[in-house]
Amino acid sequence: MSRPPGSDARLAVSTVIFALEPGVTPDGVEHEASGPRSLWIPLVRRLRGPGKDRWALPGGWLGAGEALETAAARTLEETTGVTPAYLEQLYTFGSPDRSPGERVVSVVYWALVRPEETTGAIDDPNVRWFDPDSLPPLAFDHNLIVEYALARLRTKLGYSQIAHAFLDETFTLAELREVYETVLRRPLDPANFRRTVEASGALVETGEVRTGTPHRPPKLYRPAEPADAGANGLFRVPIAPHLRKQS
Amino acid sequence: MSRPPGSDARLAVSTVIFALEPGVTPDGVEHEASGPRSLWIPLVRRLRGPGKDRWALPGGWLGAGEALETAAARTLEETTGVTPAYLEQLYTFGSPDRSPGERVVSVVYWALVRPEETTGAIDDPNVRWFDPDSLPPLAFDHNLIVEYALARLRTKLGYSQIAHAFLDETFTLAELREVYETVLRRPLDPANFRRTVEASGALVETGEVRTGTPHRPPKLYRPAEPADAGANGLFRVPIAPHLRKQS
DNA sequence: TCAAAAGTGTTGTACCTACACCCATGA
DNA sequence: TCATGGGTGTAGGTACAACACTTTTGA
Repeated sequence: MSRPPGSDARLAVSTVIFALEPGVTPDGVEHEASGPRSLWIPLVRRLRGPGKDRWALPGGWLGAGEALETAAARTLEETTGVTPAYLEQLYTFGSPDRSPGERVVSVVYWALVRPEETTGAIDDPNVRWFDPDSLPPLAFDHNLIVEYALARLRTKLGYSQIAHAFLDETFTLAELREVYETVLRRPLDPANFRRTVEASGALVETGEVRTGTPHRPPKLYRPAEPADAGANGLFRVPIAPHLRKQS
Repeated sequence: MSRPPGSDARLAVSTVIFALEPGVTPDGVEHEASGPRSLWIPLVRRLRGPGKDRWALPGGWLGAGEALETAAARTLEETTGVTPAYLEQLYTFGSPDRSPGERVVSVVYWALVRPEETTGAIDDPNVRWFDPDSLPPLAFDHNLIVEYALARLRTKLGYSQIAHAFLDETFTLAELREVYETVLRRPLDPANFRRTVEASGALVETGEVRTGTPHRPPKLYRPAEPADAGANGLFRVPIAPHLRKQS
């Protein structure tokens, strides 16, 4: 175990950032429950090096003495100006030929961000938001990475409460259901959705209702206490039953 | 993105190797279905450096131009002399302080091996097999890693067919059930187990039966075609329903 | 013929789906 | 009052758990 020459790979960190496209508001006003949303991810244009001029996941090199998750949050913040509401390690990609010319091992994270936080960096010409289900050819193996992250997001939605990370502190059940419908790309029965979520114990009523709607004011909820067991968020307990990816 | 000084972390690869302890056979003869088994993992004694004299996961440095999974399989083979029947990336651990004195980022894999392959390296004094549920304090953060791998194994058993990787080419339903019972640490109803597995389509009959038992000869099965979609085994489709970790 | 494991049948329960229906509000 | 989304009730289906039962072999 004396130091062999092998360890010359460079360590990079990238993040697949998921957001919900805010509802189409021609004026700048924040409309609640406005229009059909869709899943969006931000990509950055590579200005140099391999994969030049192609779109790529935001990321960067791991800093000295920097934790992996910290590096992911940092590069994410540098790109989009948001702090992630949810951040989890996805996978580490390290094929020797994935970056031409040099050996790069990328620890990839995925993140969920709230919609109103995504308006910051949108008008940078080198940052563009894409529909993750129909991407152009990206730099390196990033198409594969996004595909994998998407699958993980859709699967994990069914047995955890990550959907909350797309929403504000308080939200209605219709808004939460809209998140599920958008991510899973299928409609859900409002009645059954309500019962399933209520039975899971993941939500508590705030006692408030959302006013200003043209109809009956819906109750506002907020997430129950996270109660995340395990060190450094590695073990997140599945609670909410059965909103699976496939019917 | 010009090369910053940050990338000085060393890249290591470790593997949590799961096996089933072979049934207790005082003679050297291979007895089928002999006695209650238990889950076993091999650890190696650290002979130098940080964590000296403690037990640790088998592993090593990533070789130049070597794929991560290849490095995992290589170090696994060097330690135990077996080729894994199943190998999957678990998580990448990279806290700055996890190894005193130097920055090490470890890409950790987990593997399943067949029981008769585990007899090779057992008598090396620097390799010992442990019950993963009651380990001594290991080097570095390896206790946490084993705990995480165990959770993944038990969860994944419920929605995939990895249990086959513990067994030979052909096996009886009782043997397969014993794998589940050992890993999940609870008894399963033979009748319901049979129906669940048969309905999953994961098994096909060989037409043979296992003779030499004192009782009715059971049919022998083998796994159905893997049908693993997706590149490099990243996407493994869940099929077998509902043999969950908790009742 | 007996013991024990292999394999089959059956019933209850829990949960999910579908959809009918009532409730509350702004316009 | 009406339209509409919020919210409740309920019947049918599916799947799993429990366990009684039959089958098949070696001894």
